Amino acid sequence: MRDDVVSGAGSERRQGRNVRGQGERLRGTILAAVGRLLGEWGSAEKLTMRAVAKEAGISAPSIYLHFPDKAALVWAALADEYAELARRLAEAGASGTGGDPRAGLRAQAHAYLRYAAEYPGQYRLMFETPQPHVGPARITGHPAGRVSAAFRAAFRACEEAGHRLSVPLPQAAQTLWAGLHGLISLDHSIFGDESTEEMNRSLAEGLADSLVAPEPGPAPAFRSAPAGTPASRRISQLIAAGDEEEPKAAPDA
Amino acid sequence: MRDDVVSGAGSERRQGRNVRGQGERLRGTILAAVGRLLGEWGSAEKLTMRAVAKEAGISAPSIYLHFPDKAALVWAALADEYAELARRLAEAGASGTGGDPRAGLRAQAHAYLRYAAEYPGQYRLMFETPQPHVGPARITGHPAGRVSAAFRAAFRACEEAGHRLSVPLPQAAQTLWAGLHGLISLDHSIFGDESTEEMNRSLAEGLADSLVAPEPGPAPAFRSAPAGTPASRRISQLIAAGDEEEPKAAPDA
DNA sequence: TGTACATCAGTGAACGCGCGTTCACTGATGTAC
DNA sequence: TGTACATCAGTGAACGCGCGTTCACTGATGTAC
Repeated sequence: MRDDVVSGAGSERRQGRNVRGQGERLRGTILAAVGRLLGEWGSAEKLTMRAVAKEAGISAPSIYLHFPDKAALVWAALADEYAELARRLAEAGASGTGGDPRAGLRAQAHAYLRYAAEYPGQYRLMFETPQPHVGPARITGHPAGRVSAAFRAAFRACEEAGHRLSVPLPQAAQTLWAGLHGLISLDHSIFGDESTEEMNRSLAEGLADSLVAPEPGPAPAFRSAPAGTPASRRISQLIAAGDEEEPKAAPDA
Repeated sequence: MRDDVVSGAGSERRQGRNVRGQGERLRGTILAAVGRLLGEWGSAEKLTMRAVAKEAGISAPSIYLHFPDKAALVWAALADEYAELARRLAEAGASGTGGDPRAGLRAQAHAYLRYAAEYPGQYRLMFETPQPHVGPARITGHPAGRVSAAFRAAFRACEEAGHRLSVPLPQAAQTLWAGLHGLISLDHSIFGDESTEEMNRSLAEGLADSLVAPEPGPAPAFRSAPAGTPASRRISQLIAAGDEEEPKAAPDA
């Protein structure tokens, strides 16, 4: 029976306990096991403490030596994922610097879709599950704020290159984010396998292109929402809350 | 104890069993109880057979006299909801006929957001939960197809009034749907109460307006994606699958 | 250099709970003779 | 017109399961004297 656990489904294949003082290493082993389990499609529901323990090659109570409860374990695993997604978005967005900023925006949209396709379990937990609000309670401190900021940075690059946006900048970023997330979420709930990656890529490109004018120039060719209404200004402030304290947000330094 | 159930939380307050031959009436009572439970925020997870029974004022095994299992019960409740949402969208879209078709599109977007706000539990189950695929397996026969068709009809009205779309019609409809859904879904998962209805309305309007040119006319002022590429044509066909058999889809009769 | 003790890393068994579902039953009502 | 029986509508108790979590324990390793 113990044999079963050691040589079983866990890819980690631990051999015995850590030596004294190295107990913290098991924490990493556990988080890696969570990552592997979430990597399998739809595994967000099957993420039980027993399953994590089995995948890590340990017993279930051992998890409680490193995490106070399940919520803390999940949150620890997700915090890294938000950061990883934001990193990929920033990287993709930077591909447009110097060249066509609209291409950078498209690359960013593709990167978002690719992340969701590569890590469906993680994505489901990050954006399709009501957060138990362990960790910071306010969105201002939420790690997903980095995701939002990455989109804003790409739109800012477009604007600075002279491209007009069809809505104010923070609104454009939020709209693109919601659109991409909506595509993924609808796939997960009702479309299933009938949707294709190619299809979503085209939809995402069309959305990004609809938000940014193709030619640089001062004339607002296709502007709809007036930027100056009090309501829209308030909305922009809400969305962009916390923008100042982010690393990317100081281009005027 | 029986007293407790009869006079308890259930708003239905049944008094005794149905007379012979009227057993089918309990079916409606049960579905109404499901509806009330889903109407409460976040109740999608708390939708247990025992909770439904309590709300309906009956015992849990009685449900099995009318539904083979829980999946069938949920599906029966949802089928009506998809239809109701589609009905509201069609109604809102029709408000633009004769006048400004872009206003009809905006009204439709508002109606979608309003439905999600009014019936959060239903919405979560309809569009944010992987379907157990009881009922028809293919999206072609999925009741959500009516939702998609309603959006296409509103865009068609815009196009017929001479407004240019920034992407091909089925793609525009899918993009708007995904965007609206994304706004709602992000609220449910990470934004919580920090988002406001007014904010989402503005975002939805901006998105709809970004997809449809403001002035009727032949010149594509802000067109990005070429409509004629083989890939985009194939995508359009996929999205619009089943369009012919829908009641709204025969304007050339 | 030996030894009693503290600490660390981890385990097996079990608890209590809520879930979907099943089973044997009750009592009212219709029907055949 | 009575009566035995079938059917209908519904119930209380319980089953088996998986879950998060707790508890008492084991055995190796370091440390004080």
